[in-house]
Amino acid sequence: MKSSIRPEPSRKRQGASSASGRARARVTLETLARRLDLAPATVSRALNGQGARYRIAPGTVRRVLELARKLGYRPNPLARALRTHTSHSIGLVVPDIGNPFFAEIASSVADAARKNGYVLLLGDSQDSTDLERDTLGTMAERNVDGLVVCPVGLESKHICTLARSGRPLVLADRGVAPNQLPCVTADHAQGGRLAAQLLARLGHRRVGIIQGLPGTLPNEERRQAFESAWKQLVGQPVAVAGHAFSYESGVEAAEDLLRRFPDLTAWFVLCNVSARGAVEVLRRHGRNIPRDVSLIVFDDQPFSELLEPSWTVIQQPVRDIGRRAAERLFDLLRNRAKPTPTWERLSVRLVLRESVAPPGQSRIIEPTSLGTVRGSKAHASRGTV
Amino acid sequence: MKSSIRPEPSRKRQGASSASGRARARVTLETLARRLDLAPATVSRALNGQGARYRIAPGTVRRVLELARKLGYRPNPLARALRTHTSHSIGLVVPDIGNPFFAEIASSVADAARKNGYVLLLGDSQDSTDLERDTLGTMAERNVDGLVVCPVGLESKHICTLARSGRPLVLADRGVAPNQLPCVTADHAQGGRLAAQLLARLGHRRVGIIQGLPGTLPNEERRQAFESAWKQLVGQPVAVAGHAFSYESGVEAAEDLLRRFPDLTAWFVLCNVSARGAVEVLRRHGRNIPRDVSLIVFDDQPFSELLEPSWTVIQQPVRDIGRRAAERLFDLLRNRAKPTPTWERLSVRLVLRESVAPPGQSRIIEPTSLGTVRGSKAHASRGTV
DNA sequence: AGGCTCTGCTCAAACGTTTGAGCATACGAA
DNA sequence: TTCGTATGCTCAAACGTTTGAGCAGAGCCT
Repeated sequence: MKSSIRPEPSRKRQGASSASGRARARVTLETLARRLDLAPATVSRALNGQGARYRIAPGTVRRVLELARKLGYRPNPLARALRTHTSHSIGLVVPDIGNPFFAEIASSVADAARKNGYVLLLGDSQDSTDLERDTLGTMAERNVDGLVVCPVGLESKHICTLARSGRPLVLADRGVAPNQLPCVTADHAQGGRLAAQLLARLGHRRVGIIQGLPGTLPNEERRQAFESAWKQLVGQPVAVAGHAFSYESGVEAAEDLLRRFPDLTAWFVLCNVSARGAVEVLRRHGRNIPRDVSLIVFDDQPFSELLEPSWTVIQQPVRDIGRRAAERLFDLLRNRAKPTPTWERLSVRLVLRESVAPPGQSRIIEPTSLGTVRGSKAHASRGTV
Repeated sequence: MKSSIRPEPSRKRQGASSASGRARARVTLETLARRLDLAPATVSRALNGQGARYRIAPGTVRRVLELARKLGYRPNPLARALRTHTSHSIGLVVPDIGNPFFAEIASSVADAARKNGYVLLLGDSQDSTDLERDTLGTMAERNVDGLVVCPVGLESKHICTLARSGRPLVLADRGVAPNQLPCVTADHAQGGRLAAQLLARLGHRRVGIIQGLPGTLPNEERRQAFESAWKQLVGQPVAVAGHAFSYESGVEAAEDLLRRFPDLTAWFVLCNVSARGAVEVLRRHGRNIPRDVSLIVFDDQPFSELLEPSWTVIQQPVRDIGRRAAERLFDLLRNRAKPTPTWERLSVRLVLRESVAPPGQSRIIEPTSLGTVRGSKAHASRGTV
């Protein structure tokens, strides 16, 4: 028998128990150790399944586990994080959580985090590189084990630095330097090509693009793919307007296009929020969609099919993007994968609805077959208040 | 002069520096203390503005601050949290972050957190009380300093327990036991009354409600207020269908109402997601809105005014709800306020658009004035990808 | 000269873990 | 009997802070 004389580790403070009268003291390793007349080290190893490795008697392990369960012991994640430098938390940084696209990303990442026993720190960069940098710094400082970042996308240095510091980091949606970091996005270029092909087949010749934030990967890939396909298919230039992934930019760009290129028969809008602005402008000017202007929008949203006319869209696999990014992050965290800078491009679909038609016509005549989905019930999903 | 012999605190591990060759060692209180030949305690107090209180020489304080700035010292939040039991983090738990309503709440709470120097832990309860309980437990365990909770709302025990444990907690949107806890919601009842008044004035007599999750505060207040106003104004019963804040529930409820009460001339839909389902069903059945069925929806969303017909809605001050909840939380955290169970009900607005009309008619004739806003441009906001 | 007060710090414990190293005891072998 | 080895733990440091208590020296008063 070993001596059971253990020094009281100084005076145990009783928490607020003297005041409230019933705030039970936190149960820590100490608590368990004392009750079992063991050292905290032993208890720790027993709980962490290190019993075999450190020759803790099986009976002892059992007693520890039992008491832990009985007292409802939960290890203190902060102490653990301090000691081990791993916090069981991941960070997610998005440009705007209020945006349904990123909200959906957040939803799938949150889901993955929970299923893996991690907590999720959320940061909103508000499309500002400075805020993004700050937020990433804060999160690194808090020892997040890894990060999913939907970067603003205009600058990449701070992100590369962070990743090089050894912290697993996966980019989603917008990549910066996607050749250096793991990255999951929609196949923006494919979307651009599909849009161009559709409009070309319908007989359009003079078309315009309402773009988002120039310089960001989604914007450039969508635009360039469209332009290059259009050049090849139709051989005409493409008008471009717009400066941000925002409603206001959509409004201004639409006014701009109407003024400078009133003869365009179709618009390719690279962002669903901008598209709302564009539609508003068209209505205000009494232009009919699709008779006067055909509209095709990048990114589907639940309401797209409810509108009159319903929007023809390039549908991104939003949930999959978030899910894959999270999966890859957790693969990295479990050392199941090396941080290869593989760039996964997930296929998009063209969903054909009412907002496109041949120039001057009010509806599509020929059922097209460009790898296209006919106005489908894409969005069910859960509800709101 | 004091002795400058300080024991090397055992061997300093170099981190990964030997491997990567340039991972600079973390700068801690120790680092500063050594360089300045001071005790960590002194450095700590100097940095925390305790200089006066603990009689640190002003010159010393200055030297400490300077070096800290020069070396870019950032206190380790985990160590601090472990020691002080306060983490400079808050938690936000919502039923569904993918839902634009809660995404907007998250946006405003995230904003407040950042401005106050806090990080935000996000939890998604997926409208499950069990998940909510787990998530809250996890967050408490991580020592979040406070919580904003948009509860599922069917059970309140775990939330009350958590709050009673002394952790500041503010409810938002849906209250559970709102008489015991600080709470910020829209004035659901006012919304219900406004809806009833509008439909009554337009001459409707047989109307129905498509509800959300029964038993939750928003659902009950909206429904009851509508019913009681309706009883007073029209003296007719109100049909009720629906079982969740979801698209599917909206579809089923709409089918249900059409089958059981085909003669209703107006529906009050308590959730915008359900409303999408309801509209789908009406279209499928060839019912015209508003001629066959007038529609009024609780909660405005950016797309509501773009639809054809545009939706008449009860608009909630979503951002304000989130902002106020966060403000109240931070007031609690700063001890600027006692945790009074005050329930703030923020005013809603009736936004009149095309989806309502007198029974059998296609549009409103009489410009009504029920504290009503004429189909306004409510949503600008920032954009998406 | 001795005591008192003030100044400017230092000490060491504490928060709750993890983890490498080491210490008793028991048992089998020589 | 003595050594070697296996068994089953314990010790103590470490993670990076914060904080109550206390100590040494200087200056002043009596």
